[in-house]
Amino acid sequence: MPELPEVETTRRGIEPHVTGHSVRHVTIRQPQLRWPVSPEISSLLPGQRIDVVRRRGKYLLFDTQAGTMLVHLGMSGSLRVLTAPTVALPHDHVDFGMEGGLVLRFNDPRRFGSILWAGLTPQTHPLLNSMGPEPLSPSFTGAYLYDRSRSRKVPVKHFLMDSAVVPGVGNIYANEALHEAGIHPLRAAGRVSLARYEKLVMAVQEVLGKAIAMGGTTLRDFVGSDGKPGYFRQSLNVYGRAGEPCRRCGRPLKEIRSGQRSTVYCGECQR
DNA sequence: ATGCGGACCTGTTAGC
DNA sequence: TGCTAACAGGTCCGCA
Repeated sequence: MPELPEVETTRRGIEPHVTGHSVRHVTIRQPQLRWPVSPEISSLLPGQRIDVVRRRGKYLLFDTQAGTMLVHLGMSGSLRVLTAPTVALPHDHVDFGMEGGLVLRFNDPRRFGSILWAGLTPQTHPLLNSMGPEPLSPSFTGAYLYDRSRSRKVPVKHFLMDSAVVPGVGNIYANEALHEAGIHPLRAAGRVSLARYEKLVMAVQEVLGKAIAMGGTTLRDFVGSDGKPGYFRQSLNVYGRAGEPCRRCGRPLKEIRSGQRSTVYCGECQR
């Protein structure tokens, strides 16, 4: 699912429709998500005005005066804005009925997503308090990655996908950024130079930024808040292109499994 | 502290 | 054509 660009695409799509509006009612058809939907979503949220919709890593944060709701889209989740009443389809687990009649609908076939209440200090919530810096923020630098990776033996791809290091970089964009930066995905994180980490940071920011501009990547079923897919898939250079020619050197891209995740790279361009 | 594998759940696709 | 296994955008947790 949703990596950071898809979550940001969702945030941008729903934000103008919910900011400043109150939640009128919440309908929970299936409370069993990754964790049970927090009871406060039913007891505290109705009547509250959404002051702002923020994003931290892959979490969406809905701030109200009573506290903050966290929404994670997991592998297959989506949040859509419905302007007209619609019959609930399978996997339409939660509806947020807004003042004015608009409905925010959470759909998630695999139910790896979550909807949790984080209280008034969401930054201290266990799921958020050990997250690394936002990848698109100024504090995400080559020096930061270099410092944090010393003595780390995990493959640099795993390191980059660790939300305690930097949140939001999932399997697709880790593959893409490492190719862009010319770094072999299996190289030990602690054996990547400062200069190459600086290159990696630029690659991550470029890939994420372009993907956001194109509405994210739809492989199978991601849709934005308007129900439309993202168009970054056509810009992917390695993910899903195993065996096809590297766009830089022309040699066939290799695919391996690393940590049960599909890893695609160019044996020539990435060292 | 770090690293690894399993767990959660459903739907689609590849292979026999 | 039909059944089964593998795989899919995430990431937490327990154990070594």
